[in-house]
Amino acid sequence: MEDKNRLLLIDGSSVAFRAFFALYNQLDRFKAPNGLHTNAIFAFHTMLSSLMERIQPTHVLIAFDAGKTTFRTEMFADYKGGRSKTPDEFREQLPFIKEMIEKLGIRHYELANYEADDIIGTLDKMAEAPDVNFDVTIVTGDKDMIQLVDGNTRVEISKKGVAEFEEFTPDYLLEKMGLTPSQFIDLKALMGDSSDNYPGVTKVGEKTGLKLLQEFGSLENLYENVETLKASKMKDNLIADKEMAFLSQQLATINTKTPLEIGLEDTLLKEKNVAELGQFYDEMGFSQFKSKLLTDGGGEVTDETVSEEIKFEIVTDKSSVASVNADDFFYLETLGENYHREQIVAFAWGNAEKIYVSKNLDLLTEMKFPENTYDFKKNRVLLSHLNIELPLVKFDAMLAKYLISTTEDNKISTIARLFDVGHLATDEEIFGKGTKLALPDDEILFDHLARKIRVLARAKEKMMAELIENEQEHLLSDMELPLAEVLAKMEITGISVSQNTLEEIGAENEEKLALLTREIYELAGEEFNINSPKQLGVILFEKLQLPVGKKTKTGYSTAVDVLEDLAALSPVVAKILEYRQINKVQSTYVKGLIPQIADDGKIHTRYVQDLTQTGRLSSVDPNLQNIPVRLEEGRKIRKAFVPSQDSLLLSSDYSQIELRVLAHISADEHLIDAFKHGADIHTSTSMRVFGIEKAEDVTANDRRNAKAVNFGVVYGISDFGLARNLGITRKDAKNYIETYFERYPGIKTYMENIVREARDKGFVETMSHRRRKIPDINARNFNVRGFAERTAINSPIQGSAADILKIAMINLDKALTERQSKSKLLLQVHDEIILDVPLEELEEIQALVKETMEEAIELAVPLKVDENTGKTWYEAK
DNA sequence: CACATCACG
DNA sequence: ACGTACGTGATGTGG
Repeated sequence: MEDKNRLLLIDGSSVAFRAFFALYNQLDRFKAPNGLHTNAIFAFHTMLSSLMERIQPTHVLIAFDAGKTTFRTEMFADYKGGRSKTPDEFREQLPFIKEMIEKLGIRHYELANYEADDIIGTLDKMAEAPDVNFDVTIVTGDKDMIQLVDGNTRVEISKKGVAEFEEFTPDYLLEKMGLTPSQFIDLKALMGDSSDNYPGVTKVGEKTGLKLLQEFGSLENLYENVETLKASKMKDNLIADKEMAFLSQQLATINTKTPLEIGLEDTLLKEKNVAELGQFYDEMGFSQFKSKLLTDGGGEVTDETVSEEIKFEIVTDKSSVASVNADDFFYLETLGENYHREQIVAFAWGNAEKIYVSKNLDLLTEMKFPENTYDFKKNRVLLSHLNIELPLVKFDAMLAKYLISTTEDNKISTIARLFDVGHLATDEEIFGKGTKLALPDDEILFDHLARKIRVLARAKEKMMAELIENEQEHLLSDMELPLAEVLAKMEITGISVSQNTLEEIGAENEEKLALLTREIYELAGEEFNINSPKQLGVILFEKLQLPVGKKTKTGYSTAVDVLEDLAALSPVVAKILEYRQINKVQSTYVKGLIPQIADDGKIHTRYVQDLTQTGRLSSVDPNLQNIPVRLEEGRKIRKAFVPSQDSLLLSSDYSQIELRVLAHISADEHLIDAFKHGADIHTSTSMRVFGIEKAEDVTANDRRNAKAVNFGVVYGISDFGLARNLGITRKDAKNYIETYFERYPGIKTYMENIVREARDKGFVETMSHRRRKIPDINARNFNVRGFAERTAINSPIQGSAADILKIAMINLDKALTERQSKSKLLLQVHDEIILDVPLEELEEIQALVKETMEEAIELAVPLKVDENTGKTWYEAK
């Protein structure tokens, strides 16, 4: 099995075309020094490398179309007619793609009168001969080749960008479309192909075609039995277009007997020509490919041409640490991610010219820390373990990069690339990952650290310039940086969790699960893994024959909403739902949390401050922002979260903060009025939208519907989404939305304006100038564009709400410090903060928290905070 | 390592 | 015609 030959066949013409469009928006950025466009060459190279890496083929052939006329144009003159001219920018790149392929040691081939498909189909058949029996992967940009899939052959179709492919196997084809590979040809015969410009049968599209094939199996059988169809327009069309259907069938069929001048032996992968390839990359201006080529063992070229030299001083004693320049950067390295449990393995400081590195942690005690760093919060926590209190810095490159753009990650290697300050290896390249994570030799470690310092030092001014340009300097200095300090404090404090309580809940759950498991096996008539959606699907939809509702990409969906619809049909379904619920609590919150309790009896989460697209925080390792609350079964977990001795937990949350923010930024007078009058907002919406005069006349159902509409508004409403959520028709949902916009015209205007703004500027902003890029806002694909529009609507709302809570936390921390209060911030859950408050301070602090939160910012509507206290988190709600 | 599922705001 | 509500993280399965 291991030494089996693997053949990779690529439709060079269509993949190159896809590559061209994958980086079409970067057309101007990808230019060779001589002015040649290189976006397609670059993307093709990237696609090819990742395919080679993933598939590890022994044999490769890239086929190209030879010219406009083929045996198909002889059969049908209009074949591929009416296509718009291929762009010049693309055509000029094709010869270079072929040249590059040769230098990579890969064979390419084209043959007059035949298309790339035919070359590939023929080689595929050759490779399936019993005496050779290759595994074949075909990569292409369009669907025509799906007909070739079989046990030995899978077809991957480029979907998006340079890395996403949809993989077709016989099973997948059957799953997705209900077709065999040969039926796929017949489907195209019936529906035609608009891009290849043959028509098939009039008025028959994919839906009808699929239906007919499901009924008759094949085109031939359909026409043998065409008279049995009941009289209809479709029947008339089928009969009238019979000839075209069979011609289309011939056009769609790939010729697997093409008279090739090459054989399988010619596709054997050869060594790449490093010297010529290096020269080619230079000509194209592909410096990254060049350096990768050389580092991957290219041969004779020395390191100097690859990367810049760097000098640094290894410090072992305390002589130089007390006089560090304030303008320098410093950086602490750890091996793992969880800095609560990690040790500092090395550190570095300096500027773009002079850099120092060390492994001697004793030096840190004497160190005068400079004012620039990367990930202040991590550094603060790490140093706190050495009893060093790191003063707040003035600049944090990680946070700065996050504010400038959330589209990419904020690693230093990414900063190096984006701000064009030289190449930096990723941490993964230096330290490995997973089980292979390890420290390299000091030489490599220090070199890497020194390079990080240099990148940071060089990028700082560019980043500052961009922050100023974006009006974001305050966002860094007055929001994210002070917040980092507050979050560090919260993480270090941690929250006490009673292991006993968790274990008691766990024991109860185990009993319930054991009983439910027995009952489920009994009702199902056999034992199976209830946790496997695949096995569960077989039991429910095959053995018990329950009606199939939704499907997922891999099989039957067994998600809650599907199962709830089935509960009435079989008693086992309710038991499965109950099992799922308890098992979730047990695995994630009992078994998951217990090992997270540290020796101090507390859980110390980490807040990720540079991740979300909107400005929210996230919480990891463990996530304390998704502790169950909605269902009683899970809510009990909160009984394990407790305050310190003689304290209570105080939970303070903003009421309807997102709708209040929406009222403010949209300036809709009716929504503002409602909040000013302290109305129940869903009742108020209900009255306006459904035309109800008196609040008493709003039924629970009216309010529920209005609540769903309000949610929808915040998310960037669509009739489809609202209909699905409320279980009403799309038409009714559409009506609701129209009425809503009539009654709240300011909201409608906001939505139109923000989408236009996203189109004009390419990004949207929160009240504090936090930005989110919306690159897909002009996408031609309806879905992609729709998603981008909803994002444009939602992000300023969710993001401004996040900004407000961040401000409140900073102000509150300051107020607590000034009062020398013993109360402590413990957790943040998006619109809520949880504090540990000593009993004697309760009254004072409760008032302080409420006031600080409500006055964090002045909006056109009041902010409202609800508070609860308790001896556990369960009670404080 | 991708996917499905389900926990939160 | 297209087929989704916005933002997250952890777990278990199965290739």
